[in-house]
Amino acid sequence: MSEQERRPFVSARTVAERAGVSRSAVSRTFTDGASVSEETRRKVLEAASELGYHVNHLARGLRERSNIVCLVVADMTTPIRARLVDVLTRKLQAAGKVIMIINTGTDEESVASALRQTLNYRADATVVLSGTPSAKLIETSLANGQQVVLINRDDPLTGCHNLSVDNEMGGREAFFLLRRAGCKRLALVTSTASTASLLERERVFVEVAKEAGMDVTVMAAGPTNYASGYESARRLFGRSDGPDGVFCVTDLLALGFMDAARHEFGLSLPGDLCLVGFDDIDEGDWQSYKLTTFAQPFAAMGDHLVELLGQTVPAETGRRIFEPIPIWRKSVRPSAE
Amino acid sequence: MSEQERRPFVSARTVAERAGVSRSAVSRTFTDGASVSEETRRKVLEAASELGYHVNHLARGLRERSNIVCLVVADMTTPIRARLVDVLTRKLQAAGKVIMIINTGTDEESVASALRQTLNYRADATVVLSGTPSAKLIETSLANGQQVVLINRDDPLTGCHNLSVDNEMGGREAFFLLRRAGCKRLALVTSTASTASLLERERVFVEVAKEAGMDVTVMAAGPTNYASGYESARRLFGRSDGPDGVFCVTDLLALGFMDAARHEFGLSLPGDLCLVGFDDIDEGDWQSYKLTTFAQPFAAMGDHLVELLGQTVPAETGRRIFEPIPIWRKSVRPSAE
DNA sequence: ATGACGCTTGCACACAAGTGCATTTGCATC
DNA sequence: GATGCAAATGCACTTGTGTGCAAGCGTCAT
Repeated sequence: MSEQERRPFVSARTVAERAGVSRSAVSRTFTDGASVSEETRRKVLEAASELGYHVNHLARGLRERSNIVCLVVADMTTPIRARLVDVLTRKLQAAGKVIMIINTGTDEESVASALRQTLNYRADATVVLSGTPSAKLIETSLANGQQVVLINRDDPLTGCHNLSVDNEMGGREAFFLLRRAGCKRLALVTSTASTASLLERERVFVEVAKEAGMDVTVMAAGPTNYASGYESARRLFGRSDGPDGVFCVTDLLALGFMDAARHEFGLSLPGDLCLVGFDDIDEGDWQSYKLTTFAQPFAAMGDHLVELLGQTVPAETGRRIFEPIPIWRKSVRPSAE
Repeated sequence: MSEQERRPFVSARTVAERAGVSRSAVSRTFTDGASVSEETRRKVLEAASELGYHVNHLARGLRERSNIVCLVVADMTTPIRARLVDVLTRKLQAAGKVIMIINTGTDEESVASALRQTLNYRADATVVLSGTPSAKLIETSLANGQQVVLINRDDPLTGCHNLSVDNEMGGREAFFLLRRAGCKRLALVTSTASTASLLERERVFVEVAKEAGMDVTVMAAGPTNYASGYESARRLFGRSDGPDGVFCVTDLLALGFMDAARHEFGLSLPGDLCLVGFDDIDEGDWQSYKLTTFAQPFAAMGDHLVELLGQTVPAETGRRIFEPIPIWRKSVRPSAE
């Protein structure tokens, strides 16, 4: 007992001995299309079931692809991230992949160590949902035959696939929503985490507003969360002339913003203030909020991801843009024509 | 090109050839405490870095433990689940484990197939956060030397560790909170998903109330989510005498309940209605809610989990109960002595 | 009866690591 | 310079698979 310690995982050899056949027979029994007689197949399956045998995919992964896909993610508790992880894991599993998750920080060193682990486990592909790996790390992954997919990371990196929601369209449409609602004093609320996605939404919103001859006050009070949105509203409405039309680059920011506007300043929506978010998290549909926003088409992105990984010959890399879907609720006045 | 297809993962042999040493030397370089001269170590590291070599943990896992821990979970998008997954992945990673996630349904067949996959990948341990595996499946896992840990699944299954929040205390304290607030007409809101945890909270709450001579209306309108809480409130306040003290077995239910009470029936909290939740999700602290609730001590549970898995000799199995932490906010009147 | 053909089956090798054991090397001491 | 000792190194075996190759066996047609 003290000698064998703990290696009780039953292997194909044990099954073979019990079934009175060769180990090859066991292997073939569990391989589709291999040549085994009905008789030995039966014996093998019986012995396997008695012993509780399960094929060792680690060993199998030594020869062929491992079927492991690594998800690198930070801020998993954020509703939008949780949903993305949920959708992707479901779709990947359905496609026969196994998901290894690496919960990391967004700083470069954390991502780097995550990438290295991905290689240690011979993952077929790495999907990065947060943070941005260095170009060198990606090169190493590619050199090892691994696919790299970035989701909603707009940084231009060669050699990897890039799935992203159309942030440009988001920023533009958000502006038009507010203008159609007749808003005069615009503000944009973002976070101090300068993600490329968020920056893009901000850039386009401000740009389009400027083209239309309108100024935009930009506010960033902290990380991308409820509290920062709340604080942004306090600062904006603490001034003499607060905005009457606001685009929060994230729903979470928007909900915090809305709560502060209502509870601290007694504003009502969409009367005194029109508010647009981005992401379409569940909470935005709650009765206390009913936030008008844009949904990220995660299902479509997941399908595309599966398609990419399914190809034996790696597809051409590049960007693939997905249109956000406008979700009309009650935080913006209907068009005041 | 068509012949070698894609197996470009660089192995120790390639590194050895490049460095002009034996493969053993490479292996030893990456093994702590192995005997290698400074000279060859340098050569190996240099070659490894040039080729982008990473030790294959799959192959390593053939001989010793794989260091893989499987997380079986459903409803990942639920805030409380997302946080649990987040905490556990962080703690396990910090302890050198690698996390494989299986996003499954709660039905027995889904869980069974998840458990099988766990075995396929020789995970050292399986941690079940949702659903309940059959006793037979658990037996197979144990027979294969795998540890099984159930979290917040109160079902009595032998051979596996059981970490759980103290639901009994939750139900009891919830009642006392409401009684101290002077509530007369009690109700309990739960879901139609009869999880052992939820049933336990319900059972104790009703029992303690009965001992104190108070009746409890029990309401379950659907799955454990916001919408069910909302619907429960509509039904309860649609009657002649709605409750003035409610325990929702989940924060998500509580938030939906609160929104309906306020927006559909114009009730104010804690004046007309006292409300207690359970879980302490972030949303409960938002300005629109400020829900009084009980926090699940996930950090402590994670620490204990790591401790369990760290032991070379599997610890004695059994239940370990963690006390929930009362979170005072504004949905319950302060004690009316 | 014999050869052809097809289905099974086992051997042996490959995959990528770690490690016990024996051998070689290097260095210091007598 | 020979001897002793420790450090370094390489061989070969181990882990659990999948599979090419060749041998074995049975059936059928000539």
